[in-house]
Amino acid sequence: MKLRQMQCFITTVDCDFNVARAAATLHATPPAISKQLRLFEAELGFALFLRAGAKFVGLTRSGEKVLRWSRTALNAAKNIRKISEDARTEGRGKVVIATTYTHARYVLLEAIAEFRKRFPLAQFNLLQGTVSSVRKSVLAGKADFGISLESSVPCDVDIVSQPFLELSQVVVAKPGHAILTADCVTLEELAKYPIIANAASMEEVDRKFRDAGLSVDYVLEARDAEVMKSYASAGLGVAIIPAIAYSETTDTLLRARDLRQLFSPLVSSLLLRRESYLTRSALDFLELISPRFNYDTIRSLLDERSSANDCHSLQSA
Amino acid sequence: MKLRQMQCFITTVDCDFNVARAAATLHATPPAISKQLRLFEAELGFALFLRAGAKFVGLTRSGEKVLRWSRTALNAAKNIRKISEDARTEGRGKVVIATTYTHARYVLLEAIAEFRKRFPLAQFNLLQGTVSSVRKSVLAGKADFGISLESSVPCDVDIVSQPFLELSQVVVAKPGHAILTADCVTLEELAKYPIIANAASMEEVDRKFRDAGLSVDYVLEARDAEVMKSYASAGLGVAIIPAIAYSETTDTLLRARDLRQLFSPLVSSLLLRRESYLTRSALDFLELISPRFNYDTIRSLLDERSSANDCHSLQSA
DNA sequence: GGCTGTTACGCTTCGCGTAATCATG
DNA sequence: CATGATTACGCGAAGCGTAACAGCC
Repeated sequence: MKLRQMQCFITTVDCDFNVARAAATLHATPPAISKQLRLFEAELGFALFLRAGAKFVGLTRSGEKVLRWSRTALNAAKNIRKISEDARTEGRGKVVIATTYTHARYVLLEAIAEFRKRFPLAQFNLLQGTVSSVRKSVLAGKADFGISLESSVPCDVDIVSQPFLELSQVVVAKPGHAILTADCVTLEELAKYPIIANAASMEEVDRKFRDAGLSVDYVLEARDAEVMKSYASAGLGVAIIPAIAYSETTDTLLRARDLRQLFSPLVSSLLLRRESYLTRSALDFLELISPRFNYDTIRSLLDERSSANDCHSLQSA
Repeated sequence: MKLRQMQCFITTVDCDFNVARAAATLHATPPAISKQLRLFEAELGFALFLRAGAKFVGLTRSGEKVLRWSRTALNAAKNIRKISEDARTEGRGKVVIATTYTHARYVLLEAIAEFRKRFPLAQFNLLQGTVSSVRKSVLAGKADFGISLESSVPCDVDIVSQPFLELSQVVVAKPGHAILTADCVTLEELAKYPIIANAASMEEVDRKFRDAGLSVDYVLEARDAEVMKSYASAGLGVAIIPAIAYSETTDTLLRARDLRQLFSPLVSSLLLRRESYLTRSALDFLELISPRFNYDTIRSLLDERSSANDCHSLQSA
């Protein structure tokens, strides 16, 4: 049994059972992959694939199981490669972070700047995307970890998420806008104006409006606070953005009002994939983001299991 | 990176860093192992071993990490091999059970007999030993699962244990023994006679005696209820054994009295190693042992983790 | 010298790519 | 006939064992 065989197997499955595409992915030729698959099946003594003629169209029941453990083995090999890189590039390793726009721009910026001060050779790669694409990147092992908004969808079992920051929200509008001088910012007051909202934070906001029986004019949903601010300052409506994305000194064409009384804060979470190896640099960086993320916390997060020793009710002998 | 390299690495470590012994274990020659280790280190780019001259005396920090993931990878490969065997020997696969004497003789006997009735080709291998050796066998993956007494030592994180049976205890003595006619079997009454006890169940028994301020004459500690019964029927003392090990009809040279009022029952547990694959036969057998051990229960036992989504206290933004 | 681990060398097998072949719509 | 899997074959690398070599009680 060879890692290469498992790798060919996994890749072929992930390429929708297309051997040619798997070969391209692995920088090899179809015959090479085909042979490995055949050898793997021969060694196991049963078919991994369901075939329609010569084409692969699915996995056998045993194939599914083999796939699961092949992934485990290949993931372990990947982690060993990471350990190797980590050891050789002490402190200079690239940290790959899957994150959203707001986090990249506002939450991570300072941390990365500070980190570079401490480790001038550190490198970063930000995989920017939506909340769900962040989860996908983490799950696929494309990023060392994810920094994203806590999502309401229950987490995959292979991902652990740990909240570490609350982001209160503000409403911003161009100077002189009526909302800025209103006695009190209520839902009713907000609903009078076209709303520019973030796709991610929309959920709770919209629910509140609907619960209050208010119909709202969403002029724009964007991922990017900068875009939202631009539209607001152009007078297209009022934008609901994280407070962290508004600066009194630089956003001279905007004014902000606190919304803490109206909406509960957004929650920033760290996303880690179980069974993944965190490089020294990644661990150091996490500790910088939040002092709670020290080595032991992270370890216990990744190892966390409920102790299955509760006795329940026993049938007597 | 090759599985073979990891295997050589792991084996060398497990053979106390003795390459020759690792070679013998792997049915190979020292040069072959030596070369694999060298190649592995070369590919990783750092030393796995701490050396004293040419001899290996320990692992580097990185070596420890690599060892951990190498074990994961090799375990996955092992599981794939098991899936293969399982698929090819549908229903005829050998089930390897690590267990103690009492469980082998009394708890498993009926279940195995019944299982053979249903699957006449089923094979079993009982690795008999002490409670702690059962755990070792399970942890090392030498057995499909363990059936043993719940031990007071907290379980390894890599093992899940699930109680499924309570074994009440009785005291047995030769016919005519004074304990059999006493009004009531109390600790004081028991302490009058030499005690023959099981090493495993001793713990609680002895604690009770000591708590009551009684000094006890332990004439014998044995693992084996048959041995204990023999000594008791020879008049050497009274034996405390699981009720299941005494039969009124066949143990004609002995009489028993219930001890349920005195000692809490022993608890039989199933021991499973996390990250291990259970064969179809093993799953079927577990379901036979206890209806609670169906496929879903076992799966959830092995997957059990605490959901790490509790928000704790958050620092505000 | 007996215990280690390592190099040298020849043999076999493995894994790959190129090119030709086979199946299927 | 176009697409996609497979077989045929030759080359280079990998993995092994035997034998010889090198450090350390």
